[in-house]
Amino acid sequence: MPHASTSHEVLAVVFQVRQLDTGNPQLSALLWERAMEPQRGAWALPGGQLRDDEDMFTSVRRQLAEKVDLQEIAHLEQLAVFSDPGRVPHAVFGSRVIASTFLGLVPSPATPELPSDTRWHPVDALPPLAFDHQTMITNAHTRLVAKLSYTNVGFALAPRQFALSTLRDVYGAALGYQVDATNLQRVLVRRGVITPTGTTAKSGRSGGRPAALYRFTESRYRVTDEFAALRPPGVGA
Amino acid sequence: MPHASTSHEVLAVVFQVRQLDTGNPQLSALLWERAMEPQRGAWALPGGQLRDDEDMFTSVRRQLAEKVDLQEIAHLEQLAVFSDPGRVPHAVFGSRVIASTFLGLVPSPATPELPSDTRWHPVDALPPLAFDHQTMITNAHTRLVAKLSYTNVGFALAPRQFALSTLRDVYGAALGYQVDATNLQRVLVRRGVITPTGTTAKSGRSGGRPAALYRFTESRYRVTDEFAALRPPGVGA
DNA sequence: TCAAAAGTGTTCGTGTTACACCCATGG
DNA sequence: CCATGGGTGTAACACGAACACTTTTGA
Repeated sequence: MPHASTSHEVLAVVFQVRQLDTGNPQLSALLWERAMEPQRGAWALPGGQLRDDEDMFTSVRRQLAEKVDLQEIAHLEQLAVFSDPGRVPHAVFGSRVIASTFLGLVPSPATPELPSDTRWHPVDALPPLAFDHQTMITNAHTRLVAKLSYTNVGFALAPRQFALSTLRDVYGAALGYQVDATNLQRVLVRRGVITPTGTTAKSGRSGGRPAALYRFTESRYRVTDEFAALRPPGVGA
Repeated sequence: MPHASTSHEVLAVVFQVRQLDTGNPQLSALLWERAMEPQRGAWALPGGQLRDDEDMFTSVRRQLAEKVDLQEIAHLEQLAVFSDPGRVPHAVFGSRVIASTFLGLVPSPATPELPSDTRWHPVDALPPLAFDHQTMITNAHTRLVAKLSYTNVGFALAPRQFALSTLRDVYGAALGYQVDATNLQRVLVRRGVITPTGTTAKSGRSGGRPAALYRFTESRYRVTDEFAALRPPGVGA
């Protein structure tokens, strides 16, 4: 037997769209800096050991609570399991460690208090990451991009109420490319994902027509566009 | 501490489209019958304990090799993790058991030798299932249905060469509803998922035009229709 | 010549993009 | 009244569903 046991950790890739100092919104991930060897100084995903009597969602929530306000996490879903026996040095951890990853989303204007070793990092300018955490973040981002297109997960990144231009920025940052506010509106309204609140925002510093405010119709995860092709007969075009 | 440790098992939902005696093809899952308590007589997914020095894919492959010929498994992917501390009675297993599930696909004409306790069961007429295995199968089926529509996973269920009517039956069984061979052809050819081989099949017992044979262009999993909406600018439609 | 199965052509609806144009506000 | 940003209208297009029609075989 190479080592006595297998232990299990949960790790969360928590994303938020954040305004940089430069003013442009960027999809950012929550990371903490390792103060001890191995990989001292490298940045790591929040999470930790799964306890013997908790399920994984409970565990992620518990461990994230040490970093951010739980109220802020609007969506949490399972991603993949990383089980390479050599993914972390078991000499150090006393056993081989399996990691289950999760995707967590925090709505945009929130600015939770963070511990001193913890910080948000824009996903396209990440610091050196510990172990296989880079792969996990890439994985999570790919999943987020895909799901923005056929589900309503956007609700978990956007403010409660928002102008369409704001939503455009949120989607743009998360997807990594510009989206047209016009079409975004039509797609999401037709699908019933967003609804106008009736109210309008004040117009900005430099004038301009005041924006109508919208909100997400539902704040629970829902698939809105199930079939890319091969729909069952009689279900729309 | 309620129990001393956590152990980990891998379970595979292996699907194949199989001809029933009645002649009509049915999506079926590979199951074995428990000979011991608890849940004696209930049917279970193939799999078992993860060893301390193997990763999960290796483990699934190893454990499936006891049931079917490994050559036959054309696609294997991770599904979800089931981590409810009470999902199996830990009094019996000596610890709490976390399960990672996998989706395995076997191409259609293969008929691997099976151990005596193991059998294929049509998914819409499943026997009583052990523990939370029913949920796992439902989960796997949902995933398969979704992926047939926007990836080329079909290659892992279909024969190497096939007439379009055969493929229609395979897709129909897997999806759970009739699909039109005409449209199936157009969708898959346009996406470059299938290619005509140039050869044709002999026509059947009762006449009829001989069918052109096709094959899947690639035998590696690939996403063919990435965006349901919100494509990056300049990409089609 | 007829039935059976395969394959092709065509129409229609719809979702999505792209872009031009109109509207409302602040200075 | 003009710049700025928000919103609406509309055209083009690609995709897929549905279905009629033609082609090729066996009896």
